[in-house]
Amino acid sequence: MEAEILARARGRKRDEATQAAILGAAYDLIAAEGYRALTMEGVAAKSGAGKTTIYRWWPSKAALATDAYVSHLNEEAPDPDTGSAIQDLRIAMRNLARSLSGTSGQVLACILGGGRDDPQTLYMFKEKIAGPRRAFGRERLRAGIASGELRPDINVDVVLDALFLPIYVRLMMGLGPCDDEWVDELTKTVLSGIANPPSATSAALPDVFVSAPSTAG
Amino acid sequence: MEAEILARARGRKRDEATQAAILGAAYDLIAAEGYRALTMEGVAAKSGAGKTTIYRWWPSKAALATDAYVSHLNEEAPDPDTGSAIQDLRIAMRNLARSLSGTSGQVLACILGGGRDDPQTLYMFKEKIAGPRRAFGRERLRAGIASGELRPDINVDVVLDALFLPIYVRLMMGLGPCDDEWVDELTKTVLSGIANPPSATSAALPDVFVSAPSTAG
Amino acid sequence: MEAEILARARGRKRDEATQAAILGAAYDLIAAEGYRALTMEGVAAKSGAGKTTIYRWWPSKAALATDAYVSHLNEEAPDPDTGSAIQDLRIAMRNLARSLSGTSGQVLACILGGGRDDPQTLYMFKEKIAGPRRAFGRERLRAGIASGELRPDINVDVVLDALFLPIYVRLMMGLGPCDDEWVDELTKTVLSGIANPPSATSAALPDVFVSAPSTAG
Amino acid sequence: MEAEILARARGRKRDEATQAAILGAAYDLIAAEGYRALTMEGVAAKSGAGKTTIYRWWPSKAALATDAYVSHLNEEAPDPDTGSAIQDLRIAMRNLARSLSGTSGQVLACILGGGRDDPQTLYMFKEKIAGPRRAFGRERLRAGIASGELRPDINVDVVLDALFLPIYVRLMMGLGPCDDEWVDELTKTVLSGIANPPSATSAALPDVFVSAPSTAG
DNA sequence: TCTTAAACGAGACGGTACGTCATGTCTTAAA
DNA sequence: TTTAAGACATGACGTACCGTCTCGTTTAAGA
Repeated sequence: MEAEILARARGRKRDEATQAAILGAAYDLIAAEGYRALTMEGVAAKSGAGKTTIYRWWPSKAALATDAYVSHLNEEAPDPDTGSAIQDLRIAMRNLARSLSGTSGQVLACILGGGRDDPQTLYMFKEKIAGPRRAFGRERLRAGIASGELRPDINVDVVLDALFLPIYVRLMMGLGPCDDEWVDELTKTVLSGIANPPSATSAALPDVFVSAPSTAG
Repeated sequence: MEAEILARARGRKRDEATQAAILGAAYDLIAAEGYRALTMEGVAAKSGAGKTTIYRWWPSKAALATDAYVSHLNEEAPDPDTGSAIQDLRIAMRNLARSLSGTSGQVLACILGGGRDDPQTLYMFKEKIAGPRRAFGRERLRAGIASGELRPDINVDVVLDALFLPIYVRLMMGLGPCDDEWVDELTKTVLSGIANPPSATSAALPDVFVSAPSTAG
Repeated sequence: MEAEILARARGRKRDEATQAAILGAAYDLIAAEGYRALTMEGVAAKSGAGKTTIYRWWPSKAALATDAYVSHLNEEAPDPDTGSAIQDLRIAMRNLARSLSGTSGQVLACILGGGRDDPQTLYMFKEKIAGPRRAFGRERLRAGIASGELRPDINVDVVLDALFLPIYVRLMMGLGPCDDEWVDELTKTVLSGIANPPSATSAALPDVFVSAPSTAG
Repeated sequence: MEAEILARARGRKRDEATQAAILGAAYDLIAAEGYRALTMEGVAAKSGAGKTTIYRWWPSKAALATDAYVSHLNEEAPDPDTGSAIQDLRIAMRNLARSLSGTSGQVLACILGGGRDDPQTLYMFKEKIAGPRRAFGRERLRAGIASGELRPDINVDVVLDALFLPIYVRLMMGLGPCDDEWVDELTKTVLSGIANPPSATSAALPDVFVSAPSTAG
């Protein structure tokens, strides 16, 4: 064990300033002209780093772009903890929408859009961006169920889909602003449901989902 | 005017077979290996056409891909009409998810992702794909409110966001399958809400949304 | 046959001006700073051509350099034809030495030296530079034998080695100038031999070559 | 002085085994795949040394290669002395050809070719390789003249050129093998000359060399 | 029929970026 | 103070596509 630690310590250390310059250059290029303008060559030139150095630490453009995005989230908003799962989720959604509405949101949109067909980009998105938020949301939803604030029969993952995914697509497709008002409406909708009269328990609903066929598409 | 028509009529006519071969090759390339694999060079080689010919008729890769997609569209599933707004929406969502889950859905996803910056691509998406479905959904939601099946105080557009947008993003980001099971869960979630105990009216909820601040992000 | 000719005629034709620009740039680079300074990148930049174009016509740096050298031999001296094989060979050797003594000789030296370990360079040298001269020399030697000017028992290829190879190595290793005087001395030496008294026929010599062992080296 | 000795003695001592490993690796790489395959990176990897260490002791690839060659030299074959100048020269040529035909000859050829522009390499060649052989040959030629075995009017240096230079260039350019048979043919050619009938004295020849002009080249 | 203009295949061309490799310098921790 | 490890800026490598541009052929309408 000690041997491994010692072995690891050999050689010149990673130059933090260079890494920062690379990430900064990458971020600027995306922000200025979109994901298509993000070239390894350009990043190398703008940052003053060698291409080798970039490839040493980021295996792909996707990895670099994702890291550039993540590293520029001006200190991530702290996970809310109001004691109410509903409030926490709403705040988390607002935070997400806000962070996506600024420059860094444009950057993210470029990354996701430009790298739509790049498996690595998607992986990085799931892992580094969506993942943490979902983990937080999942934890809060479970806490809400435990505290009796939320119904015990909800499908946690699907609730997370209903709450968070519209934010991403609205941003990416330019379908409208993700302001607090819209986020609150979305939260309220998913919270209260739309059926009238609101069912006392979910047990009353399932029969609706028995026989309906879907027509071919 | 007649002169122009005459002038236009001179010379060799556009070769329909060639156009079909080009669109077919483009579609196949996207379907087989994604939007990245769609290269003008590749389409020319696969279709037997010259690059000049492709550029003569399609100004960009996005235009070519869009045409390739449209030319391969199966006829749409008919709008459902079961008498129940909830059922109709569920069927419409299933239909959407199905049509996006096949090959042509993959092609569409690639196009949308790849052409995110292209206003024409987005316009086509809003007009041709999302628009009609939203119009149908809006109509059905209003009918459901009128019939008493749905609560009168819902925000129709936000409900449509909660119902349809997760489908698009799930498909485009490859976050998971859009099978009937997941669609039903989503429908049920939005229908019933998640709060416990389910509120009798939405009037009971708004106070939850008064004081909660969002932390900076 | 006609079909083949027609097939060949398809497509845009090779741009002679571009080829000339490329060869000129390559020649200049070698002449200015040696073979090491000859980079495909540099040639592309200096000539204004794309790298693709260079690689389309020359598979390697060696091929390009050789062609650049060959194309810059200001009109090759015509093959001499004085009626005497000895005179013709002497003139050919003088011509070779002269052409190797000028700038183009420096270029050749760079090519041969710099590409010494490159099989392609050697192949190009044999094929395009040494080959034609040897072919001429071989033909003249045979004519001299036929006319009785030269002895019938000489080994033509070895005579060519003795006459031409010293010129190349003297140039490449910088062992001394290849002026007319030296060339004439060399010619005279090979012509007359060095043995005393000159043997009437080669038949008198072979016994010298029977028993002598070589010591290990 | 003692202080200096002490100062010098400070720190880790130069590792002889490392130096040997470096030279061995360099030699092997040249022998295996030619001078091109000799990379500082490769030597470092193969020898287990750090690049810094190599650069500390050898300023250039040429220096390293030269050292690698010299350190692997077999002891030279002894100068022959049969009493016949012709035999001695023939044996010396065979010895040279043999020593250049082995692995170390390939290494030398690579070094010479690769380092053509390097004055030090050429100096080493002239001093260490060609020089001694020429000195020996010159001495023997003069002895042959004195003994009446060779004609008194020969140009000693040019004869040495005709005898030895083809061997070097044949090896370096890969124009063919330098086996005993070819060496003997070369010796015989220079010995006997090629003119027919063999001139009784060189005095009969010079007039051939009076008027012949060389055409421009 | 003959002309003429457009569409077409082929493919050469100037570029941009790719991802890899070797160079020679520098920095670190161990020996 | 030397060493092995290895990070670093530099710059060339050879390849893949881009979008533009000639070429000569093919087709079909108008003269």
